[in-house]
Amino acid sequence: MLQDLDCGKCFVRSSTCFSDLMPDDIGELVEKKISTVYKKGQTIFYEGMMPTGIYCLHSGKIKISKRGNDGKEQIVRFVLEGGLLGIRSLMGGRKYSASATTLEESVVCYIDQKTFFKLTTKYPHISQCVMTLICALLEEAEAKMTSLAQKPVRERLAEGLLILDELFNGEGGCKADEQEHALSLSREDLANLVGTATETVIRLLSDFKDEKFIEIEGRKVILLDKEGLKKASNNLP
Amino acid sequence: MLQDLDCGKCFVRSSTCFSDLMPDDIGELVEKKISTVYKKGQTIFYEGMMPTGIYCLHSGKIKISKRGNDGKEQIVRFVLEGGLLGIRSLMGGRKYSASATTLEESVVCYIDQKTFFKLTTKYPHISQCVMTLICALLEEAEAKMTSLAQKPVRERLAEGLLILDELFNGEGGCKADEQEHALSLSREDLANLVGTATETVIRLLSDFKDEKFIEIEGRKVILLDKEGLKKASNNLP
DNA sequence: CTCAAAACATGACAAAAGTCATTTCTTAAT
DNA sequence: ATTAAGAAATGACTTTTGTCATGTTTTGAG
Repeated sequence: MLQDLDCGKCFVRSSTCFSDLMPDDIGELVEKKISTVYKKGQTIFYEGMMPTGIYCLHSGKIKISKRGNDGKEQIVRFVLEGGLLGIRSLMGGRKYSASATTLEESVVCYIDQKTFFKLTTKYPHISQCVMTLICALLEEAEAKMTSLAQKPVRERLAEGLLILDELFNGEGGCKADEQEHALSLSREDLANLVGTATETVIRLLSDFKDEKFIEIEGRKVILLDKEGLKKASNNLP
Repeated sequence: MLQDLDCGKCFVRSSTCFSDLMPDDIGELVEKKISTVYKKGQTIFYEGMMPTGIYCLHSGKIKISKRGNDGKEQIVRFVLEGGLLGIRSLMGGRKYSASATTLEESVVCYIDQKTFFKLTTKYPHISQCVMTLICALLEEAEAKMTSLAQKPVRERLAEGLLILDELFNGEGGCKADEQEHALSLSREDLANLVGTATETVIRLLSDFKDEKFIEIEGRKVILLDKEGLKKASNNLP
């Protein structure tokens, strides 16, 4: 548990729904928030638990995933630096319908619901901002439903690689690490994202390699030809 | 276009986010809302259009569907009496990402955004209510993603039949018509809901018939053994 | 540095689901 | 009532994808 994170100076906060708070409220946030470091692979909350607050991701990357009836994992989305975790469940007043697991070491700030709702009451723009976030998630979810229902695995994988690249290396991401366009999810995570078997992902990745769309370096997948992938994903234009 | 719908007496309104309005505001609603009758198969709004207000379904049934990149339809959800159409897009400030089409003759009330936002500003509980609705939709969408990604078609179809039955004949629905548990979506709509080919739906339905889970009467599908279907859908318990 | 565990890779095969062609049945309009 | 158009049904066949078995490489703990 970390004690020394100062929300007032927190660069992440300023880019979230919690920007534009008055000093007093920031003070309360500093006091009330509980910051925790999670190692890679640790789970922040589990599907089925009742939320008691929300989590804000200070640094790191997180996957949100559900378990299907046979226990198979389905990755539903990712959360990056500055993202909120568990708002959907808290706002909807329902149990978590998915779990949150770190993909790398992450620092997460917990804000209990009382403190959070006090803020949303005082600052309507927070509710507005959260609403916009959730609307965007729903739109994405519906797009993904359509993909899963209609596209063959090859197209979904190409699409998934591009989305991951955009997410992890694009605008918001930390391009700093100079890894060009490298992704390092396990093949299994990739399969659970795209909705297929691990072996199928492996085979298709090596097809993509043969077609010079990507390069494979151990676990890492490096995108060489995004245009090619885009064609392979069958996404116009 | 209908002129004579009185929101004050509207039974549907009282069960929506618009319950508990003060008389003056109901008066404004009556004045501003535009009610229209749509025949079966007509489209209320199209994917890609910019919303200018919201629609409230006074009576009838509506499907919300997207088109995949190859133009194939994917049904994303249904809206029943009392449901709102197009809030997600309006609240998110984005173009419609899906179209709304009537499954039977329907009466729809249009409320322009100015009037709507005036209400949400005055009555925070409306925003709260809408937020809860959207959170529920997101939860459902994520569950459906998981289904589509992991379940074989047979299980998805069984699940789909049960969901439709619950939706159309269950609690909220108009059981009045005494059709026991009859569904009358076309096989094609069923396929577009479940994410498969029409022929596959037809074959599986006749399997279900052989297994005595359902009865088929022309277009209509009548559920005989919901427990059996539940097992076939592989949904515990 | 070594070694075991985990992740990755590949082949062979089976099962699931899609496509296309054709026939039969409904439905709605005349 | 008649009939043409649209749904539904069915069969034959192909393609896609999953599963299982097995070998190889990577990775992290000690």
